Amino acid sequence: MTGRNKPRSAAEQVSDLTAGRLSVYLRCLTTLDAAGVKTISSRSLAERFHLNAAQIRKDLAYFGEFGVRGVGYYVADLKTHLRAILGLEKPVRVGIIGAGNLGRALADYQGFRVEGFHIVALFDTEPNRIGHPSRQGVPVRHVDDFTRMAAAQELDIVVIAVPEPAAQGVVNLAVESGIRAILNFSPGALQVPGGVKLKNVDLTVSLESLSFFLARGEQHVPGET
Amino acid sequence: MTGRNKPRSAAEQVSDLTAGRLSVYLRCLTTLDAAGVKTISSRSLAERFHLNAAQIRKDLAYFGEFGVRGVGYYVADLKTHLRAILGLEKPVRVGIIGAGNLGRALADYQGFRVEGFHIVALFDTEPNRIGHPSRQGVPVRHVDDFTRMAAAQELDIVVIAVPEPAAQGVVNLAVESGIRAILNFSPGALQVPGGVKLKNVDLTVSLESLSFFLARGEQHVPGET
DNA sequence: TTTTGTGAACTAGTTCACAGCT
DNA sequence: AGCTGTGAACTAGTTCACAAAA
Repeated sequence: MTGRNKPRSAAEQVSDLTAGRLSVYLRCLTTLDAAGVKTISSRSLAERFHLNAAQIRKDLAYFGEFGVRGVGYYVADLKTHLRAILGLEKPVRVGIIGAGNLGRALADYQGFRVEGFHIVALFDTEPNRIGHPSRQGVPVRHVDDFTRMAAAQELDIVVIAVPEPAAQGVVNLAVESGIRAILNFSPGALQVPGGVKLKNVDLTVSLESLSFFLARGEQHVPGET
Repeated sequence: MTGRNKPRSAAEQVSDLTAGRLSVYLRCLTTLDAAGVKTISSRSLAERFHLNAAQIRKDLAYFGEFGVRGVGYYVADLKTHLRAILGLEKPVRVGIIGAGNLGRALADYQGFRVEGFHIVALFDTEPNRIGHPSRQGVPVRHVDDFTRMAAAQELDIVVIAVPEPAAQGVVNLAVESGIRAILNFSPGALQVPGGVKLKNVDLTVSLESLSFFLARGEQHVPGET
């Protein structure tokens, strides 16, 4: 029932797409849990949240047998498993480098706190930014402190919110300090060594993709859903 | 040489992945252009920016024959073509709904302006937010103004930066006003009718994917690149 | 009966490799 | 000689469909 039959070794590759969906499933389960739902089948989970039932089962099956045939999944139970799989059992400590508009907005975003992310600090080199905490009280420290804290394993993930020209240098610093997971908001491709996970959120690419769609689809196709 | 041999009809599906890469190619070409590079082969473009040469050629071939055999691509020429393909020939007008921290940070982000995006206004319903422009001077209007401006086709893309519970309502409003491209920063899945393009930037999913990677890869595999 | 977990089939996306043009 | 444009081969990702379990 608790299903820990076939846990894959960490060496086996699970795709990024699957990882992202696990996070989505966790959010769905949290919603269901709050609504008092006790068990859910992959089919009804898929119907409620516009997912694919077979894909949900396959994604989960990478990590064990969490379901009960004829019943489905116990919501609270699966939620616990997903939190463990996603490494959310203890707080995940996040540092944000770049205390400009974007860095401060991210630091104050309350959505992160919910799932156990702890924004430890913002980091910058500008003297007039240091010491002026964000509206929600996240402190702004000098990047030198970042190096020390990262080296002392006090940070799990670093968010890059500095202007493009500074980004690669900051990433190098983070990597040298032992950081192994980076979320990058600055445009352009950054280089990281193997064993370090880099995820990019490129706002210009997102907007230009939308613009591309508008430019292509100008004439509306009538027979479309 | 200018290559307009095989322009695909707008009905033909070009994948989102390809669209994103076109944006990346444009950025690369802008860099090369600024550096005074006149022509570039797909091979050297790939080497410089860590891309795949065949993929570059294939992506471009969807839209025409822009290259010259034995030479490569003329940088300025290809840049012009890409800007046209991405719909960036005239300014793209963007409205941001939600004038909180994130909305204001996005409004003031200077990277957008470069490639021809014009942030027309922020929109909100909170009376004490309306009329107080962002640091960079983007005005904050009432959402009623949004409805009017969108209906009058004064906005091309809308960015959603409101709290989760308000998001679907705001999207519905945008869609009813004739908006056909939406960039959503609020968590959770939103519903849009066919013919409307929705792109999600889900920060929680991004962070949890990184956490997943850390949780899996704890024991470092030595024989890895 | 219901629903999982999973091999098989299918679909999408990437990379190779080369004919043909400059 | 050098490089594009593209069919063919390959790889990754998704969906189907069903045997086995509760």
